[in-house]
Amino acid sequence: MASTLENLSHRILSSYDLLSRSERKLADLLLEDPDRAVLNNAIELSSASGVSNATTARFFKRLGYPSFRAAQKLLRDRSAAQPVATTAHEQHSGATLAEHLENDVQNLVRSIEAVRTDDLNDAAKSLARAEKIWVVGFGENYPLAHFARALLIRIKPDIRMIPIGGFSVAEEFSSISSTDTVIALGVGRRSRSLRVLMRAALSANAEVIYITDQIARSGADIATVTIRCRTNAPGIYQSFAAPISLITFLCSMVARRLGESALGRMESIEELHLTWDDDLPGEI
Amino acid sequence: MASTLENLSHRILSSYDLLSRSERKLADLLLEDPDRAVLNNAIELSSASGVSNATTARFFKRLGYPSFRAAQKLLRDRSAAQPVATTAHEQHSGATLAEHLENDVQNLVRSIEAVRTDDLNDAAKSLARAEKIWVVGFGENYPLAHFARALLIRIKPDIRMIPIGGFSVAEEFSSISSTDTVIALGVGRRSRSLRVLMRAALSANAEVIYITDQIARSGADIATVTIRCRTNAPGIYQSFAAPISLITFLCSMVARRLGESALGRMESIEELHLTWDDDLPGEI
DNA sequence: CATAATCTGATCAAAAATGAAAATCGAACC
DNA sequence: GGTTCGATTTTCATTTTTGATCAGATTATG
Repeated sequence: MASTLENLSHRILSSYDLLSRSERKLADLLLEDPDRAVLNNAIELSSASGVSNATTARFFKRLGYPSFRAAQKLLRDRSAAQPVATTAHEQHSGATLAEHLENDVQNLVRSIEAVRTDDLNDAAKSLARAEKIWVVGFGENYPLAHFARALLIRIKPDIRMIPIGGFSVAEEFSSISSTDTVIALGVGRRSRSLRVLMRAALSANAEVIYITDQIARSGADIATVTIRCRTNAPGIYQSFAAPISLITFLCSMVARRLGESALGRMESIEELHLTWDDDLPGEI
Repeated sequence: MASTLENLSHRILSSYDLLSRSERKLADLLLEDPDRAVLNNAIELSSASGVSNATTARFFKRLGYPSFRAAQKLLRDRSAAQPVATTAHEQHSGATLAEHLENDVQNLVRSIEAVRTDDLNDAAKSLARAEKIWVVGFGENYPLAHFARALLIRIKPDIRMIPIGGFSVAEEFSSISSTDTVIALGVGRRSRSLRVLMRAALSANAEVIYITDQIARSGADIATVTIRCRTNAPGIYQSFAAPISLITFLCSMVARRLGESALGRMESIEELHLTWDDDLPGEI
């Protein structure tokens, strides 16, 4: 029913296969940054995506709008009425793929805009020189912790996870020392245990890198470095795209710092994989 | 430097944006099933992808091969000498934060552009009605599997992970039945175990949802539904933003299908959390 | 209300893409 | 070696896409 009311991203996605090459350039630009459609004028859109003015006009027509101007008007009206609808009943009725995409792109962009490169550098430095790294994540943060550990273990030898099944948190963690660094994952629900561990780490003079969402407070009493991610999502789940992306970037900074030693480690892991003959390149 | 040595899928991906519409049809066909490039002749490729003969010839030229025939010969030779481990050395140049962001946004957008809504629907339907769900991910895919399971367990009661520490894969998996659905995570390195499990699942008449990258083949013999994610990244790690995002979306589709029962489950989980008093909303 | 900027819609020419068909190639067979 | 046949490559005409331009309509701005 709402076919005329559909989002711009919707329309683009649903007719993506029909688009020609230059139209795809526009499509990609607008999917990556939907705001442009209302913030920029036709000329800016054209030059930003490297197509001619005429193509931009034709593009919006092909998407089913009467004209670019009409499209812009529609979109402006829509974006005014948007936030209301999204919060009300849309909440658990679920978003479309296009909305999901738009949302996650925003999370990524906003998160990374907001992060201070200095913080990342400090974090990377700390991780690179740490003797042991502790990755801590309870509840919904556990998968995130798992992910971070999987990245780090490829470039450093001693990465410990908390909590780890069957072992006592306290006893494991008691061996933390001032040469260690803790990555504390605190997105969404922040457990008391997390706070306790962060405190304990700090008072053992270890460094703490706290990865959290925007609602958490920060400060030197909480963590050495705090990195915030945006995790807004329309559905019942939080969006983990931004934390995942930032963690990956952080880890690759660490790898870069480690240089040769990280590479060596990765290569020997690669060799082990090949030895076990457990992979089938390209095929399945 | 090794750009001429890359395999077909790599070539296709690296010039994907330059391809015209019909060329993309070919590209998609070959990405889904790279074997066709050596098993089929030009005429078959053309008709399978619905383009003319001439276009197929030009397509291989545009990819940098001297001709279709030459390409086929190269690919045949290559497939014997395939195990040329993914050039792990030239890559560690390291990107800036901005480049990283740009890259991940692209991965996200392009992945979602390419995904077929029908596939997602089928996958969600299958997951919603499954009696048990098996989440399978080896190696680098293990964290991804972990993540998927964490989402699903909040809306359905019986989600099993493979591999799970300390238990025999075979014995665990033997209880799979035709009312089950498997989520197979095969991004990057695809292990033999994964393939074996997918086969076993299919032959037990369970449904298999295969989440992989663009370089994998697909088809009914491999999986019931295949969902491809773009995972390009400049550094030493793959980008998991797109798979994470798609998995999240898929799970929220499932939740939507389950409706009341999923909500009920989430609420009782919430209550349990509160009972344990292990969370500190907003503060830490 | 006047002016400037922007958009529309049309038209044209150049460039690119495409399919049909002709020319060429290459291997199998005599 | 020569021939034949099927597959590939190239050619060529057609269609589609693209960008450029321009006159008139619309909208923003002072």
